[in-house]
Order: sequence, then C-alpha cells, then structure tokens
Amino acid sequence: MSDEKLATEIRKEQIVEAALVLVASQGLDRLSMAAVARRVGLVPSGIYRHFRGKDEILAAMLDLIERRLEENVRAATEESADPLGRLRDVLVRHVRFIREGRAIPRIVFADESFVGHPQRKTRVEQILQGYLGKVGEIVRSGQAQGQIRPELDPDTVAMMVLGIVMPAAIRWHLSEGGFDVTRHADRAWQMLLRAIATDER
Amino acid sequence: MSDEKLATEIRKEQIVEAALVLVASQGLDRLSMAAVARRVGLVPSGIYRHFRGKDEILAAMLDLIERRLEENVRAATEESADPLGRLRDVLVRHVRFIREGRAIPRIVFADESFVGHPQRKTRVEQILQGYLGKVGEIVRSGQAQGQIRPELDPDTVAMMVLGIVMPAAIRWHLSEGGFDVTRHADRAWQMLLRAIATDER
DNA sequence: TGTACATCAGTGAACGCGCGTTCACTGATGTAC
DNA sequence: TGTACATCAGTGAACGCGCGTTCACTGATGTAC
Repeated sequence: MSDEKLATEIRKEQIVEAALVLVASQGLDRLSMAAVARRVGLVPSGIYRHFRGKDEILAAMLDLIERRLEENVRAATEESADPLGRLRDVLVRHVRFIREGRAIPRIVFADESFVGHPQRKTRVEQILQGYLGKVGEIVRSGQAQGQIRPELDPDTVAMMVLGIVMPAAIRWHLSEGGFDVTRHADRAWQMLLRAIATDER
Repeated sequence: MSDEKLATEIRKEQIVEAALVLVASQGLDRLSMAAVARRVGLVPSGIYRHFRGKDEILAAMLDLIERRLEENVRAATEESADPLGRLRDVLVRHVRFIREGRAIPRIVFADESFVGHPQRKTRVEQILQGYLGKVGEIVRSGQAQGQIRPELDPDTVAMMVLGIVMPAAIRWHLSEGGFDVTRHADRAWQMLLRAIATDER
C-alpha cells in the first residue's frame, strides 16, 4: 500500500492518532483495525507489527486523551491569572474540543463494550477523576482567593463545568453542527458564575 | 424454548422491554437479537415473527423512551405546584432513572453506529428536543410567576438541569455505583437555584 | 359438545458478512566488513 | 566506497467467531361446523 517503511515509534503515533480521529468522526464501534490501517496507509495485518492487538491501541488512545486533557488544564492555568478566568478558559477549551472532534466525550460516554473490560473502565475512571481533580484545584484556589464561595464543594463545581458542555455536545452532534455550542456555553457560564462567585466581587 | 405461544402484541412489548433492559445493563452494542430472544424465552429467529428486524426493535425502543420521558415531566408537573419544585422533581426523577437502569443516557449518548442511520439520529434529536422543550415550559411558567429570573433563556436552564445529571451518571457508571449521585444532585441543585431564582424569593 | 381445519407463534439449521487475528512470505533499510 | 547480510516493516491469504437474517418445518390455538 505504501512504499515507505517507517520506524515503529512513528507508526505507533500515527496509528493512535488515526484511531482517535476515527473515533471522533465515526464512533467507537466503527473503529476497526481495517479502518485504522487504511488511514495510515497500511494493510490490516501491518498494524500487528506495532501493536499486539486492538486492546493495546485502545489503551494507547486513553493515554493520549489523558495527555490532552492535562494539557488543557495546564494551558488554561497559564492563560488566566485569576481562578474564575481559568475555569472559564477550561470551559472554552471544552467547547473547542467538541467543535474539532468529539473523541473525548465519545469515549467517556462509551458503551459497555469499551468499558466492559474492567481494566479499561478503571482507566477511564482514573482519567476522568484526574481531570476533575485538577479543575477542582482551580476552584479551591478561587475559594482561597475569595472569588468563589467557600462553602461550595470544589468537585461539584468541576462537574458542573463539565455538565455545561456535555448536553451541548450531544445536541451539536445530533443536529450535525446546527446547535450553537458557544452561545450555550456563554449563557450557561453566566448562570454558573452567579451561582459560584462571592457577592463581594 | 418456551412452551407458550403468545399473541404478537404481548410479545412485541416483551421484546422492546427486554431490549431496553439489555441496553441499560450491557450497552447498545451488546444488544444482539440472540440476547433479546434469550431474555423473552425465544429462539433468535422467533423474534422475526414480531419484528421485521433489529432496526424495527430499535425504533420501537425509541418510542418507549419517548413515552417514559413524557411521563417523567407529566408526573413532575402533577407532583409539585410551583415551577421550581417541578424542576427539582424532574432532576430527582432523572437521578432515579440513573439508579434503576441507564438505558436513556446510553441511547442519547450513543455512538455513530446507532445514530448512524440518519433517520434514527433525527428521531433521537426529536425526542431530546421534545423533552427539553417541556422542561423549558416549566422554566417559562416559573418566569411568569416571578420565581425564576426573567432574563434567562429557558432552553439553557433546561439543559443545565440535564447537565447536572449527565456527568454524575457517567461517574456512577464508571465507579460501579460507588459515586453518590443523589448527593451530587442535591449540591448542584442548590447551586443552580442560586443562579436561576429571583432575589425576591 | 365434539371434530376438522386454518392460522400463525415458535423452531433449528444454514447463509453471508465483517471483524480481529495468524502466519509464511517479501523486500527495503541500515550496518559490518 | 562497495558488497553481504541481518533486521524488521509491510503483505496477502486464510482462520474462526459472532452477528443479523432466511426459510422450510412443526405443532399449539382458536374457530367454523
């Protein structure tokens, strides 16, 4: 198929990236070895030079997602000085994730078949909790600085930020991009702000 | 398999109900004709006496879900007199849905394979919009009665109610029931209340 | 009330299909001399 | 710098499996007489 022979490190990256793109555009259960192979210009059996099997690709995909989510929080933290701004930045980045390709929500919402392997289920939980934990940290620092009401549970606030994006992602997806995610996120953010910001502000 | 011969109307109900239970517990892509048949005590080919194929079962399942969601709003409207109470009631019923079986979120979050048939995608959108529309009606009546801030978009508020439940459903599912959905819903509701209730209240 | 028959729910073997995976092979690439 | 060789990425045929679906059949049920 391809004339080139590439080092396995490069191929591995290509394959995982291809898998992620495919999940984003087609969904997890249309992710076949054949489709991944086609996308990187290989024959299906060629994949097995680089991965032991589909499971290993899925595991690598989860690692990639974890890294991207971490990068997301890191960038938001750098961009804004104050915690409320950071939270909003996280939200905006979520919206961007949706508009670009929805691999992450698709995986997290994934079906038993994916999450069926107990190991994988635990891993997804780990990633989600890690992410919510980091967003919760932003909330906590906002409370320390007096921007966010001290009596609120940081974890709950973090989940509500996610909760703004999730139904919007679904409607966007169902309507083939017709739903205005940005507008919804703006409005919902204004509402959330009233709920969490201290009165002094 | 079973000694009994049952009227097709009864079997149809049994089959759709079985499909819904299976989706709830196993996920959409483990929903096989064989599994459905086993659950109602038939041989796989027996299903074809009552449905033209899997597609028709899925369509009937969507109809059932639509009815249950409508029933949900109806019950909430009857139970509480004031709109804020009704909204809270809708939320509580969502939580109950999650704890009982998560067929509905699983379907709405479903993968391209399910929603791939354009007709089915449109149908899911229809159901979701219908539901959000009804929840939005509750919000509107709350605005008319002065309980809910008039400047808020009812659709956004309806989505936020959904948004409280969705991430919680996922964590509950991932943690095998270990996540306390009710507690999260209570906390998030308190936050949402501050965001949407008028000051006079 | 008893019998003959049409209806139709349920059966089980068989099918075609797409999938993940294997395996013996080919031939390009980088290295040792 | 040129040649011989080991390495290993890529190939294509073949596999077993589970799936949705079909089809000729069986035999219980309800009805007409």
